[in-house]
Amino acid sequence: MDRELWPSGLRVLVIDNNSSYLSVMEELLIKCSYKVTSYKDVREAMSFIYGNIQIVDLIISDVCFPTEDSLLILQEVTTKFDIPTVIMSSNGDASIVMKYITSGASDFLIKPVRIEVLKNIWQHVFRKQLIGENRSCSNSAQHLDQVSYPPTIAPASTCATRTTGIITEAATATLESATRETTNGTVTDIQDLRKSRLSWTTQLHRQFIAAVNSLGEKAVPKKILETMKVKHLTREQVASHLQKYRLHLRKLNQTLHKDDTPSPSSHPNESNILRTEFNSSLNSTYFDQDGCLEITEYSLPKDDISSGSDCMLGERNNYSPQGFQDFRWDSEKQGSETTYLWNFEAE
DNA sequence: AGTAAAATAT
DNA sequence: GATATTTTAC
Repeated sequence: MDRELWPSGLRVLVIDNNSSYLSVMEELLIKCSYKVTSYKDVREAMSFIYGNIQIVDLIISDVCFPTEDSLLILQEVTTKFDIPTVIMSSNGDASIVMKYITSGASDFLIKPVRIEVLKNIWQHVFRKQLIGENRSCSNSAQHLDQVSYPPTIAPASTCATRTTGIITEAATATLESATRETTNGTVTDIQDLRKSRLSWTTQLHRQFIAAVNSLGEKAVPKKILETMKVKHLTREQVASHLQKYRLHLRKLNQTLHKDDTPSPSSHPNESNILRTEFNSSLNSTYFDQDGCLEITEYSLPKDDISSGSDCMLGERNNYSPQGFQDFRWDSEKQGSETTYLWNFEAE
């Protein structure tokens, strides 16, 4: 694979309580053009992970943790954050390897780790996301070796491959798949939620409603956006959603009028209708319940260059004006979180 | 900012 | 093919 096509900038977190080997690893990883963060102490590493989930793509950890909770940590990381984790050890007994692999490790490396091996670990980041996804198999399977790195757009300077010839079909990859949430059910960061299109999950929608309610009559896209305090959410998206939302309200109102309130309002002035709706069924309840601070970040692939990883084959759809196309969520999510119903505010 | 319609994505 | 979301044009 070409140097240019290398997924450099992959953010790797290394953990090894052996500081000299930690340095070795660090050096090797840097040679592979990864962005490396190293920790000798697992606990520190964990807190780093917790505070920087969004900037860790892959974790490489030695098995020899000070405490014997390596498995737990591994499981926690892999299940909770869905960060691919590679375990390494000088002991390659099948039983041990099996233990880690079955616990969710993406790979098990035998020390000493050769740089050739490290050059390939980036695959785990993508492999993990492709599981269960076959959306564009036929199209992109053949391109898997040059899959793009969703969260970034390659800066022209670093990346030789632009929208020109080479990657016409544009490899599409799913990266994030799980919705990150704070303990209960509140969405904290929809970075994971972002596909090429935003998914208005019920939670996100509630926050939208909350914002609209708190703003009352002044609920305009810009204000709503501010009120929602969701990173990376764009005004357009809010406007679009608002548009749809109002449409829904209108419809709702019509049926209401037909049913029990055939009021003589013959004027097509919608402001009244809307206001009525806002006041009747969408008042402070939601604001109280959900507040408006849950989702703090949302980002589109389009302009997410936040963490600055550079050249990753940032590729766009050839025909799509908006770039990366498919980031689907896990099907499990689909029923509960993702499908919001317009009438849920009447709950 | 708002709306409608067209374009795209799922 | 239907529906949800985004983009575009007024």
